[in-house]
Amino acid sequence: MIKEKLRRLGLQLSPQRLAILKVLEGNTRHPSAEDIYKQLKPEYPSLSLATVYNTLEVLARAQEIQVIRIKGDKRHFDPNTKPHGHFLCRVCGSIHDLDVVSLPIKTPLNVNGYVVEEYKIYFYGTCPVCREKSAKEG
Amino acid sequence: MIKEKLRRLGLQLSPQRLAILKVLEGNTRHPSAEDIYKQLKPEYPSLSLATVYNTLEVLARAQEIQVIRIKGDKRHFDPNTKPHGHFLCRVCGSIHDLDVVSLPIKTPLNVNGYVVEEYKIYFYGTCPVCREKSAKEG
DNA sequence: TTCCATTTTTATAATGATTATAATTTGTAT
DNA sequence: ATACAAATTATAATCATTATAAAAATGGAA
Repeated sequence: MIKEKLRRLGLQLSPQRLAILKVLEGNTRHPSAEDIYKQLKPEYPSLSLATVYNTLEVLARAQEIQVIRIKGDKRHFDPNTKPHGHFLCRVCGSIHDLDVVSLPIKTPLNVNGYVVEEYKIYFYGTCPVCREKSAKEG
Repeated sequence: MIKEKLRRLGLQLSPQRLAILKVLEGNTRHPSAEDIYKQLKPEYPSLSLATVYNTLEVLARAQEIQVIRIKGDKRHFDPNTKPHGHFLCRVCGSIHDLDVVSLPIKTPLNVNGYVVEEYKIYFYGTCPVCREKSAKEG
């Protein structure tokens, strides 16, 4: 349980942190800090963007979420910490989980003396929805 | 030849562009825009950082270089446009070419309707030099 | 060559996501 | 209740990158 993990790390379960956790839980939309902020602001009017950043930092450090840097200069966050690829649709900008191949990579891995502890795979292209659209229009 | 490619794109071979190309050619150090700027500035005192950015943008668009986003918020550039992985040493911050597995990925590739045109693989860990060092110290 | 239009370069300002700061609030343990 | 520590907040600062506009360089036509 993620709450217990936070406790173990000596972190308090503030309403803000719980709310952010709730947004992230099972979320496959890969929200940015601002996405999360905007989603919660109506319900938590006092919420600060800085708190969202702080919490995401804490969660990432605790390995409870994964940071994705696939789109522009923004960070996106994924509660699924299992290694898996990510796909950016260059047409609509959406980000999706995608595993193209099941990689035979078990970390830590030593390759020519380079010790690999972690890896990320990013795919770029067109998502099914945008592909459908362009097929109909074209 | 990269020069011919630029010509074909209707781009002029200015001294600045040629200098930047020369820095990149065969360079495996994955320099950032600022790295390139600092390296050239003594020889080209009038050179502007904006020109370096412009040229890198032009080269990337022309698919003559590859953009790497593995380290912090900075972009790094690789003249090797063949698909290959990159490794970031979390100790010293150096970036290296690294192919852990020869991926059976040929683009374009259709996976569940997602059309993959391009992909990037980033590895994170400790490079051989830093590993040696910590072994001696530890 | 000279002139003109276009491209490129340059210095600088603007942008925008993220981080730092400092004051205030909240939580916890005694 | 009190005091100490942690978290939140508003805001300022940072820093890589992009935009802007003026100046310089280039290339082609006359």
